Amino acid sequence: MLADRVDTEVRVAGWVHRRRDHGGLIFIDLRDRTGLVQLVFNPEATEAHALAHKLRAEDVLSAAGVVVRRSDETVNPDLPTGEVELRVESADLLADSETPPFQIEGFSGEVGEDTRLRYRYLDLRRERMQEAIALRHRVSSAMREFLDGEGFLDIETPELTRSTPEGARDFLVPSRLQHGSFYALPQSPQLFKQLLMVAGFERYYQIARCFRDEATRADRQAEFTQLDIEMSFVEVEDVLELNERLLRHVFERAGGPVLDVPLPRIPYDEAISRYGTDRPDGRFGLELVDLTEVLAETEFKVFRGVIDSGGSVRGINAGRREVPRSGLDGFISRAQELGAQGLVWAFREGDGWRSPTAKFLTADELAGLNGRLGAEEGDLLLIVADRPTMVNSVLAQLRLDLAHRFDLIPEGSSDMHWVVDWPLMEYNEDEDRWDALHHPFTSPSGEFDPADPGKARALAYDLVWNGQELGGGSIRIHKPDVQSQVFEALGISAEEAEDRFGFLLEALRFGAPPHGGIAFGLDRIVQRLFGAETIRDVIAFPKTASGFDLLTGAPAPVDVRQVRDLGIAIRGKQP
RNA sequence: GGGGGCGUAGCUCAGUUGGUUAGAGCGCCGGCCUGUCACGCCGGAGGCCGCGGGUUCAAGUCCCGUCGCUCCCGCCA
Repeated sequence: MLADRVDTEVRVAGWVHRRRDHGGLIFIDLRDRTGLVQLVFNPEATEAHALAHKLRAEDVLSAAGVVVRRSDETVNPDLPTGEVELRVESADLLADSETPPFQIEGFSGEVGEDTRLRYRYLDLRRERMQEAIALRHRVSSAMREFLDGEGFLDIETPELTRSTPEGARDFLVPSRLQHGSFYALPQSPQLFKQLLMVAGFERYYQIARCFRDEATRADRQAEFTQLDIEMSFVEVEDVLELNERLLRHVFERAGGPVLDVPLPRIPYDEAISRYGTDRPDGRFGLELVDLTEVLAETEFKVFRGVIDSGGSVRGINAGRREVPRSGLDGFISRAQELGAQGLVWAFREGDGWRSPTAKFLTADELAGLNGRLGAEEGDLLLIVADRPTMVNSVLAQLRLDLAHRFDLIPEGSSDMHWVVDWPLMEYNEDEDRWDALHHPFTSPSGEFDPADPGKARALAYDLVWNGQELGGGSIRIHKPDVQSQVFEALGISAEEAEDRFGFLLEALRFGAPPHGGIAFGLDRIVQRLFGAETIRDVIAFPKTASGFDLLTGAPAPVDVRQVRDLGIAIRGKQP
């Protein structure tokens, strides 16, 4: 209903958004998913006018009349349809509505999330939610469009399946036909897409539901969607290059930032040493600096003890800041909350420090620390000493805290990069074993030496956007002997490997092509593109923190009595 | 599993040091109104203060428990 329809007869239908009843003239804002249009009811159109008088919010109405141009004084510049209105001649009430529990577009604050989810079908009528869901559609259709153009096939994989080794807890579904057995819902289509590569499809994708029985967070829920991609006869660079073009296409279609490709590739070790984390946010500085060398001879007990036991001392120059004592104490308690023993804070003052710690350090050491940290007069320095992994994780979090506290992230800035050259495995101190960092099918880079698994690098890559992981993947192992070696290094016995992944090992013996792929969190991409507070704002029917949805009052996923009948006790993490 | 926050009208919230009849805005209901567009004006209804127990002359307010929601950590890419 734009100006080009002036003087034509039209019929419109939608929901009554608002009524302005002047006794004589009655105005109705009619809403559908494309927006609002103003209906005008004149007393002369007796029947329609009487109906309009009784209309209430969210009634469903069909109205016919003539599109007229509004006079200059009555044009509403805030509406795309604001130059015209419909002079209603007849109208039908298609359905009436109870008074909604909240106003569809309210003006007295945001409605609580539990109320919104309880009445999701009303919440979804709001313009912002309609836009979020439409954006999600544009993102997924742009993905399909691009991948179709690149020769990928969309192939579905089962959802009642067996456990996939992604490390989270499985959702289980009791099997009626195989008494006493359970299906697991897939944590990803990982195994199946590898079988598809063995089967010769060469290029596969799927927008796949994945299930992980873990707690809901602002950017995570137990049931989520991934764009899952796998390709044959490729190396790491091929996958990265294709996905950069994919994302550029999606962002063009869906209104994201213009991507400057190729994106930076940051080796894992560099990410850890500069940012303390494997998903660095490069939108601001405050990089970590290693101070262990400068302090090699120190007699300050805290640093001495840590260095002698193989730990490290690292710090951040937070720049010239004014922080009250209470704020500095806050940094210390935050560091302790994150697991550190403590935190040294200092302000550069002349050649030395203003800090409770200054008196324990020599003038040379203070000068050396100032030099390494690039400290200038008045700069705030934060230093942590501990096991290297602890130092890194604490400083990584403090760095983010500082960025928020001092508002260091430029509005609208974007930092997207790959993290590459991951370790293949990491030592799990609690369990005394090696764990796969991605999953056990990730290919080692070059020769794999089972005697020294900590040394192996992986052909793995993660995509990180503004400090958040959007997706990740790897080149897979395509030779059964290498796969067996990796299983063994992970402490998976030949029998267990045969039992859990035998079908994959078998498939690899029948001529598997080199292959690799990636999975993106679709919910996250849309959440970020939309600027939504939570993942729940970009999912039509999301889960609450407890994992159920308020709207349907989702029932227990397994009937406990039935589980009893099957003779299976559920104890601990999972049966 | 651990820690924090919240729970008062349909919605969003206020409620002082514990004090007598628990408020506001929006919404809702009724009346008036022919150019409004978050219409306006007048009037009105609407409350198990999440639930249970305790302290007190007196509890929305303090204490204990419990339930629900939510954020963070653990966990999880």
